[in-house]
Amino acid sequence: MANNTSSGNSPTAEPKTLVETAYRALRRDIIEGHLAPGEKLRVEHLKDDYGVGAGTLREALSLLISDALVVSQGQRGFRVAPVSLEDFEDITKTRVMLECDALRQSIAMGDDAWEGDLLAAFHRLTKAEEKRIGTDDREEWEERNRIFHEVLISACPSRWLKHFLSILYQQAERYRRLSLYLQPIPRDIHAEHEALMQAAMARDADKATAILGEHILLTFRSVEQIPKDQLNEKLAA
Amino acid sequence: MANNTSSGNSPTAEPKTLVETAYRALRRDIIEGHLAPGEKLRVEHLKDDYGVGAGTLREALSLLISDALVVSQGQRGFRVAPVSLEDFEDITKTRVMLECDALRQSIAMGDDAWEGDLLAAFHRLTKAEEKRIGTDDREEWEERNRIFHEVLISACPSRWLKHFLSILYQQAERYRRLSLYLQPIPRDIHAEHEALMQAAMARDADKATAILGEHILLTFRSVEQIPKDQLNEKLAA
DNA sequence: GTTTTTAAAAATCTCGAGAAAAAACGTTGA
DNA sequence: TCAACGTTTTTTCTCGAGATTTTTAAAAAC
Repeated sequence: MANNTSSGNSPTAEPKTLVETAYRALRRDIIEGHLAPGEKLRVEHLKDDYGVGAGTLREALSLLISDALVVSQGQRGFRVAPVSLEDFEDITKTRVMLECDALRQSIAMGDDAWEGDLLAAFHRLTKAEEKRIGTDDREEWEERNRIFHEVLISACPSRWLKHFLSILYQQAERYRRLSLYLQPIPRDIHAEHEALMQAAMARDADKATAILGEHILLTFRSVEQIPKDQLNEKLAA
Repeated sequence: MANNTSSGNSPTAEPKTLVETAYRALRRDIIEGHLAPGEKLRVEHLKDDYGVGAGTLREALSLLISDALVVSQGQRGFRVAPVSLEDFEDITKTRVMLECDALRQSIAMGDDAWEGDLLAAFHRLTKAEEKRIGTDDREEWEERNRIFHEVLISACPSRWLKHFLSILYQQAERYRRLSLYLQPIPRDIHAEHEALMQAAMARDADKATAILGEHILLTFRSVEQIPKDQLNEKLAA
C-alpha cells in the first residue's frame, strides 16, 4: 500500500524500470484473460515475450503475488492464479462489506473538493458510456469506472481499507472480464451509478451504501447465472 | 492468500528455496525491529548478511512488499516500511472491524472440531504464559498468541477476510514489538483471552466480538499513551 | 558565505550463464 | 496391457558481472 511498485498504486505514474514495465504488462494480460487462469508461467518463454531478462521477469512475477494474480509453489515455478465461482462470491461479499463501510466514512468526511471530484468522475464515466455505444474501447470505460469507485471512497481516511479494496476491485475486474464474452450487460449500470452518485452527494449514507451493495452484488449475480458448462470453459485451469 | 510464498501462508512449511529463506529472515528482522523503520535496504550489503546473491535478495524484498513491510520507489531501491501512530490506529480500527466480522461468522459456522482446536490453542497459550514468567522466550508466546487468534476465526469461510487479517496481524505485531521495550504489559491479557475463548465456545457472538474489539483496541491504547518523545525515537525514519 | 557546477563514488537495475530440481519420455519387466 | 525404473530434456533457481542512475563530495562561481 505504501509503495509505488505494487498494488493500489497511482496508475498515472509511468514506469521507470523494466521490472515495473513487465509487472504492468503481465498484470494487464492476466486481468484481461490473455493469460488463462491456472496457466503455467514459464520464465524462459515469457522473458522473450516481454523482452526482459529472466531475473527481471521473476521479480515482476513476485510483485504480482501481492495482487493475488500469480501464485507460486516451492520449486515448481509460477502460475496464473486460478479462479472459481466460490472465490468470486467471496470477493464480492468481502468487497460489499468493506466498500460500504468506506463509503459511509467517505460521505461523512468528504468536503467540497470531494463532491467536485465525484461529479467530475461521474461525468467522465457518463461520457465514456455514451461513446461506447457500438464501439469497442472497453478500456476507457473500465478505467473510468474504476476511478469513479475510487473517488467515491476517496474521502475515507483509512489507507488500509482503500488498499484492500483496490486489490478486491482488481480481482473483481478479472472475473467481470472473463464472463464478459459470454453475457452482454443486461443491466442499466448508468442508472445505478447515477443514483449512487446522487445519494452520495445528498450525504444519504444509508441509501448510498444500499445502492452500492446491490450494485456490486448484481455483478456477481450476472456471472453466477451463466450456465455452468460455459463458465467452466473459462474457469478451467 | 492463494500461494505458498507470500503472506498468510502456513508457517510450518519449511522453506525450499533460498528466496523463501531470505524472505523469512528479512520478515523476522523487520517485525522484530532489527531493521529499523524507514531504513534503507542496500542490496549490495544485505546480500552478504543473508548469504544470498543480489537477484535472490531483490526477489525476497519484492515478496515483502506484499506484506507492506518493505516499500520501493522507482530507481531508488528498497526501504523498510515506515511506521506512525496514525498508521497503527488505522491498522487497529480496520482490524477490529474485520476480525469481529470474521469471528461472528466463525462462531456461526464452527463445528465440534473448531471448538476442540480453540480449546487446544488456548491451552497452549496458557502454558506459554505460565512459563514466560521471568523467562524471556517471547517468541514462543508470540507464535501461540498468533495461532490463538487464527483459530478463533478459522471457521469463517471467507478466505479473503482471513488473508487481510493475517497481513494486519503481522503489522500490528510489529508495532507491538516496537513499543515493548518502552512499556511492560500492564494488562491481564490472560483474562481477556479466557473470556474471549469462553464467549466463543458459548456461541455468544455479541459478547465475543465485544471482548475481541476491546482486546485489540487496548493494545493500541497502551502504545498510544507512551510519551511521544520516547515513541519517536523508535518511530523515527 | 551561499549557491551552482562538475566530477567521483556508490547503489540500483539488468542480463546471461551455470547448478539443481522437476517433468517428460522411452525402455524394461511382469 | 500395465506398471516401475532410469535416462534425457526441460525448467527453475541461483550467482556474478556490466551498464545506468542516483547520491555524495569537492571545486568553482556569484
